[in-house]
Amino acid sequence: MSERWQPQTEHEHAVMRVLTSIRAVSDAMERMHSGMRGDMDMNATDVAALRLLIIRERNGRPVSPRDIARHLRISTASTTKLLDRLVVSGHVERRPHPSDRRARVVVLTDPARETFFRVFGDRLRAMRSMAMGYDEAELAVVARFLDDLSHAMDPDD
Amino acid sequence: MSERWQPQTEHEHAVMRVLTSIRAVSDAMERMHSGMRGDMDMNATDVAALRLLIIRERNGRPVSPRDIARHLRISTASTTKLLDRLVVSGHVERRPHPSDRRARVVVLTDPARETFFRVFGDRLRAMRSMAMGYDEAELAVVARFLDDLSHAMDPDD
DNA sequence: TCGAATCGCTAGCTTCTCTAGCAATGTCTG
DNA sequence: CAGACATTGCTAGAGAAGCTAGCGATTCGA
Repeated sequence: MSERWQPQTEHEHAVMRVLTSIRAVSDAMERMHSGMRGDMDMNATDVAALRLLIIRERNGRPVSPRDIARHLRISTASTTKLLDRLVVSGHVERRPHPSDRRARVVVLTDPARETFFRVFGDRLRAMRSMAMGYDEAELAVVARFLDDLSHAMDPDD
Repeated sequence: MSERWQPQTEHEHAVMRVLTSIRAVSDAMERMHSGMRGDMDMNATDVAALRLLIIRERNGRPVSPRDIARHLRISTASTTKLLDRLVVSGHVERRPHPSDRRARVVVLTDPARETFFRVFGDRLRAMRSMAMGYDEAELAVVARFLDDLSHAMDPDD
């Protein structure tokens, strides 16, 4: 994870251990997502799009095809085909945008939500019960660290 | 991140905040990796393969084509072509396996390592200096949490 | 008001992954 | 020790999915 940096102090060793753990998490996430792909019989970007929709829905924010293109860093043309696939498979629907008649709003169907949580419910529950084993003070530190980590990894938020 | 689970106690709220932060990290990682893809002008799996090689190399463990196939969950045929690409682009070399004459060992070239750290050095340094802001006790908690998280996300280790 | 920008789409091409099957090598069993 | 079976990495050919270029419709801004 680092170039030629070698930890000297005990504190630096602790930093390196954390970086190693981050790498492990990165790996586990990748495997979880590709497992998702296998379980739901979809390709990687389609699953990533579904994840975006699930997350945005929780926040109550609408998702346009362009949002998906930007988030997944694929072209709008590819996004059109992606949505075609998800519409055909019954995971999403294209709705007219309420105020902009050029735009669309992409919404999840009930079966898609169901399938998603059926497939990932186990993992989510495992993560939740794992976190339950930490007290509030510890969780606060972890949450703060994770938010800092997000910003360090993705400067353009 | 959860189905119909709603936090009741203050402790459960803290758990939910952590799960939200995990989601943010997941997102940031995905964006970092796809940024990697753009910066190094490679596709997603090729970059993932390179990351695997970098990590395994640090641990001193050799990587076979089959390891790559298993890790990325792609077929061995796709792996052969993947390696063809990486060999042509000068990122890896195929070496004979020392004891199994059917097998190969895939090794990184110097230029590949160089390019990798040139492109991601910034992010790595940002992550390191971010972690430096936490004391040893906090880092210990975070590291333990992250390791637990890895296991919760990836049951088959 | 009118030109420029944005939105989502189509067409055609390229790239990447998959299935099926191969020879070579290694491992297990009777 | 011999023969059956498994494993490794490869090739060929088909199919899936991404990209660029360009379109009509709509909206924004000078």
